[in-house]
Order: sequence, then C-alpha cells, then structure tokens
Amino acid sequence: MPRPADTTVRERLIDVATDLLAAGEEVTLRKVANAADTSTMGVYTHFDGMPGLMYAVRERAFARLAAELIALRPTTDPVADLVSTGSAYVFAALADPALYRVMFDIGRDPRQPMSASMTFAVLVAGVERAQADDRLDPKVEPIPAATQLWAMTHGVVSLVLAEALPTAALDEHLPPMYTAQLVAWGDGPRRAPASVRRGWRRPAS
Amino acid sequence: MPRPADTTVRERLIDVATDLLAAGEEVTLRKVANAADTSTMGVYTHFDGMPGLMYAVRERAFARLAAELIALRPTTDPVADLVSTGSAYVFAALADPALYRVMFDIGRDPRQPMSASMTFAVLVAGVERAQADDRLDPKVEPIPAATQLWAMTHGVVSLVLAEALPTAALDEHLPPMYTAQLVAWGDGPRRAPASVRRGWRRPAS
DNA sequence: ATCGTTCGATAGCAGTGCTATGCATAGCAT
DNA sequence: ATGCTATGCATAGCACTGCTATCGAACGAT
Repeated sequence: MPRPADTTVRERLIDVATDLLAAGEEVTLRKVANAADTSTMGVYTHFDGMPGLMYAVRERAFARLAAELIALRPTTDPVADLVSTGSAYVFAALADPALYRVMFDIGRDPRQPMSASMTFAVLVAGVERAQADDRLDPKVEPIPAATQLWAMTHGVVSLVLAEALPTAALDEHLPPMYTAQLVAWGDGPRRAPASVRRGWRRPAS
Repeated sequence: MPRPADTTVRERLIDVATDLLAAGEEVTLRKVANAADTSTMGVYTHFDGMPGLMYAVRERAFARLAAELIALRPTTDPVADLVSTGSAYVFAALADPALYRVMFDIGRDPRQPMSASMTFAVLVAGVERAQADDRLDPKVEPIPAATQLWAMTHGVVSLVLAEALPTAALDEHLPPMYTAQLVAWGDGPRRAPASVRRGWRRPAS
C-alpha cells in the first residue's frame, strides 16, 4: 500500500488557521501552509481546498464550544444553570470574535458541522432538566425553547461583534430577555428568576 | 475649477454591487467596474477602494430598509404595529440574504452607517407609540426595549441565513419570543397580544 | 481661447486560491 | 532484502483579486 498521510499535518493546519483568526490576521493559503511547515498542497490533500479547511475550523470550534458548555456542572438550580450556559456561550464568543464570526459564516458551503448540533443539544438538555425539576412548564417543548434561547443569545452577540451594539449590551439587555422568556415558560409564579437578575458574568468553570 | 466627477458613476457602482449581491454573485472590483460602464479607477475616485464601496452599499441598504419600515402606516393597535415592523424587517432580510449578510459584515471597517440608526429609530418610535397608547408599561425604556426586539429578530434571521435554523423557524419561534417580551412589558394583563399569535406573514404594505 | 485641475482609462504590481507536474517515500509482495 | 506501486507533498505556473502609478482628456474659471 502507498504512503500514509501525515495526520499531524491536518491538525497543524487547523491549529494554525484557528490561531491566525485569534490573532486577528487574515487566513490565507500560503500563510497557513508556511506556519504549518508544509506546502500549499497540504491544504488540498487533507482538505478540499481552502473552504474545506475553514469548514474543519468551524467544526472544531463548535466542538470546543460544546465541550466548554458541558464542562459546566449542573447545580441544584437548573434555571440558573440555563443562564450560566448562556453566559459561558457569550464569554466564548467574546474571547475570540473572529472565530465566532467564522463559525456562522457559511461562505458557499451550506454544510453545518455535526458539532454545531452538539452545542445545541446542551441547551436542549438544560431545558429538559429544568422541566424535570418542575421549574418550567412541562408543556414547553425543549427543542423550540432551546432554539429561542440560542437565537436571543446569538442575536445580541452577533450585533455586538458587528459593532452595532456596545459590549455593555450583553450585560444590559440579555438578562431581561432571558427573564421574560423564562417567565413565559412558567418560571414566574413559582419564584423569581433571581439568577438572571444577578447579571451576566463570566462562568465559574 | 476642475472637471466635476460624474456623480451618476457613483450611484451606478452602488447599484451594480447591490445587484450582484442580489444575484448571488461575487462582488469583484473588475466585475463591478465593467457592469457600471467605467474602469476600476472609478471605485477609487468615488470611494476609498473596495471597502469604501461596500460601506456605501451597506449605507444604502440600511436606508432602504428604514424607508420600508417607515412606509408601514400605523394602525389603531400600536403593539400589532410593532410586530408588523418586525415582520417587514424579516421579509426584507429574506428577500435579499446576501445583502443582509453584507449589512452586518464589517470586514475591517468598524464604521456603522448613519442609516443603521435610522432603521433602529423606527423601532424606538414604535415602542414609544405603544406606551403613549397605554399598551406598554411606561417604565419600560424605549431604547433598551427596541434593542431587545432588534436582537431577537436579528438573531433568528441571522441563524436562518447561516443555515443553522430552517426558514420555518421564523414563523415558529419569533412570534412566541415577541409575545414573551411584550407580556413582560405590560401587554399581558390588559389584553392578549393576538396580533402576534396570528403568525408571521408578509406585511401588507 | 487658454490654462489648470481633476476624472478616469491603461498597465503593471504583489498577492490570492487552485491545478498540473514531478519526485521522494512508505508499504507490500516476492 | 529488493523491487514495485501508489500516495503525500514540493514546485511552478495559471487566472484572478485589489490596488497604485501614470498619463491623456474633459471640463470650469479666467
């Protein structure tokens, strides 16, 4: 059989591309190849050209994000956990804005990485936990509910990254949006979602 | 005085760039210049290169969007009008997805067109009208409220355009998000926001 | 009519992603 | 151990990108 591909090259290419994004530099074919100590052809043997590399970057970015969200251990307050998850999501996005933009920038490649669904699944599980604890109305469907939380969060984050809203908008506007939605899902009469009112800060772990 | 710039060229360049986006084609310097019946230099006399042209495109896109939203005449139900404005916003975004993406894609140009504030101002005015009619809690601050509506709408639209949500999400998820937020602002006890529950359809005018 | 100034067309620059071409290398059969 | 073969990868060149230097030409003021 023929010579096997040096699998480390593939990882290095994704690493370098991700690092370039984090550094705010442009991700270009030759720059990536050089920094990964290979030639431009590496991008074509391991990926389907530049779009393929960017897809791999998105895939890994979503996977990392999902891992970060899962790393948050559930507490005894599943509604507060839901907010913590959102907080961690926001924190990750702001920690690497260029990467976050790439994650949602399907150029001409409409594929969505499997890992994106993983990230989403964390939200769904969070809603289901809150329902199991009788904190949210059991008639609320978890998937649509998670979708709405995701859309709200992504909406504010996206506008902030687009310079359309100041960074402070995350602290000022996202909590009341969560509050309104959680109340609509039954967290109102039972007890006030104080967790949300406490503000929007970096997650503990 | 010297020779005056042919101001029609400037408009034609913006036209052509916008049309290319609507056609789903890539906007390239030579393509734009050719289609506008001028040379590549036109982009540099009338704009600050390609970024300048794209900024002008965004500026006009926001202005057109603001005009469309203003064209919606207020009815006797200001809360329903708020929803209609959102509906028109969504419709405009879906009518030209590539243009909408460009509107919020600040490449390395952090400037935000004045016309973006115009669009936003329509939302603020809508909230104020609802308060004047005693339909929303007067303690709600219009600017933050409008920001939240904008973020929710943009969030869902953005995820749909990123292929992260199906188009149907606009009909299924945006209305309940509006409902929850409007209820939180006082539209609950008084009367049900039936306007929202009616669904998410194309605005009349 | 003349002049001066600015527009805008032409050509060339470095850089982009991509492909065609070789060549060295790693695995297998012998 | 030794060929053979199929594959990874480097090189060079392609058409294309945005941009700038140059220069002719058109217009307004005088």
